Amino acid sequence: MARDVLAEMGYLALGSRLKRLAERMQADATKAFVDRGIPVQATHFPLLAALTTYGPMSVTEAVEAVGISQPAVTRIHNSLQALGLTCAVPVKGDNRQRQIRLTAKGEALIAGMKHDMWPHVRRAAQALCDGPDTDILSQITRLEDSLQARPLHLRIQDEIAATSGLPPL
Amino acid sequence: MARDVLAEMGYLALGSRLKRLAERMQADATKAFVDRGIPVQATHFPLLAALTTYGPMSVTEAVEAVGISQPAVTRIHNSLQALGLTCAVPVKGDNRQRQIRLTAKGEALIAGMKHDMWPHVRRAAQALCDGPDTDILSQITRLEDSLQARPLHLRIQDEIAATSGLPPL
DNA sequence: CCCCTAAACATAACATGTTATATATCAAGT
DNA sequence: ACTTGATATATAACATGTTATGTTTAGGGG
Repeated sequence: MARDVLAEMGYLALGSRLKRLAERMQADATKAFVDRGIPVQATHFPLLAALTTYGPMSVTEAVEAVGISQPAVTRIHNSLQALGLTCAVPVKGDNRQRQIRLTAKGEALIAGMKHDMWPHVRRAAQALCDGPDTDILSQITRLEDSLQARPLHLRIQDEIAATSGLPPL
Repeated sequence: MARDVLAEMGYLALGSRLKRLAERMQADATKAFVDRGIPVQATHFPLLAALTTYGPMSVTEAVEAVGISQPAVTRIHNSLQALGLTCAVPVKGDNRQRQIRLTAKGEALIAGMKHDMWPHVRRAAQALCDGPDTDILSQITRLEDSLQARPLHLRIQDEIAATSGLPPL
């Protein structure tokens, strides 16, 4: 970036900058998954994480756990369903609700990612955030600079390469 | 939030959390502008800021300054044009380029915002970020908690109320 | 001067979020 | 049992980002 307006505006552009940073990180993370043949978008991750952590849940519960709108949850679930990773089962005693749950295939995929990917992603993100700064704008600047120097998905690859054979985090 | 998966996943969900936080801040900021009758979306801000800071520029230059895709710049410019805030003028010597520039109305709007809004927004954002934490996850958590307690647009109102009559930042 | 490649911008197609609204079911009161 | 209001989910309409591609203009060899 020759000159970067958002950086120059300081706190005034904090939201815009956070958004730009977040989109970049998610795009990079998706690359890392694609590279390893995992058919999951960054956007799918929050719902999958919720299902893994909390077990099966209704759409409304998922909305609360994930913090996005109900139509977004429905759509993400539809995508996951199309991939065969989740399914919806009726709730006994209330025909309005549908419980979202992982399929066996979904469970297996998550189990694999939990072992082969997540520790590396976590470490890469943590290392990316490592630094001396305390001011959040400085931290954002440092994150952006670091990503410029080496995108997140390559950092994830590095982690995978560095720790193969070692126990996960 | 009763339980929040993204928070519980720590660094693993850093991108998702940053995105959620950024979207919230931008939505709140837009509310603050709407409240004061300013017809500018949060999404328009980066281009307007670039035009104000750097002066008229071509689409390509705007892409570099703002850090979003070229079609996005074109679309934002179209919106601003429809509002009468910007216009496109041919570039002498190169008919491929179109220079984006603020209209008189656009200049006036920005001048007003620079005086009446930006200092307050900046102060609200800065205060929002104020805190003891050094770890970026802690900072995000604190930002989310603070926004939960009082959304950004109300904080901006507070700043406006608190400093009316005082010199801008 | 013509042709070819590259550049600048516009447009198309798609992804994915939001709010608003429709539909189906429950639950409660009469 | 029947209305009525609330709840759970689905769908529609829209916003706004992206990548891929089309169109026009520049500019540099043959």
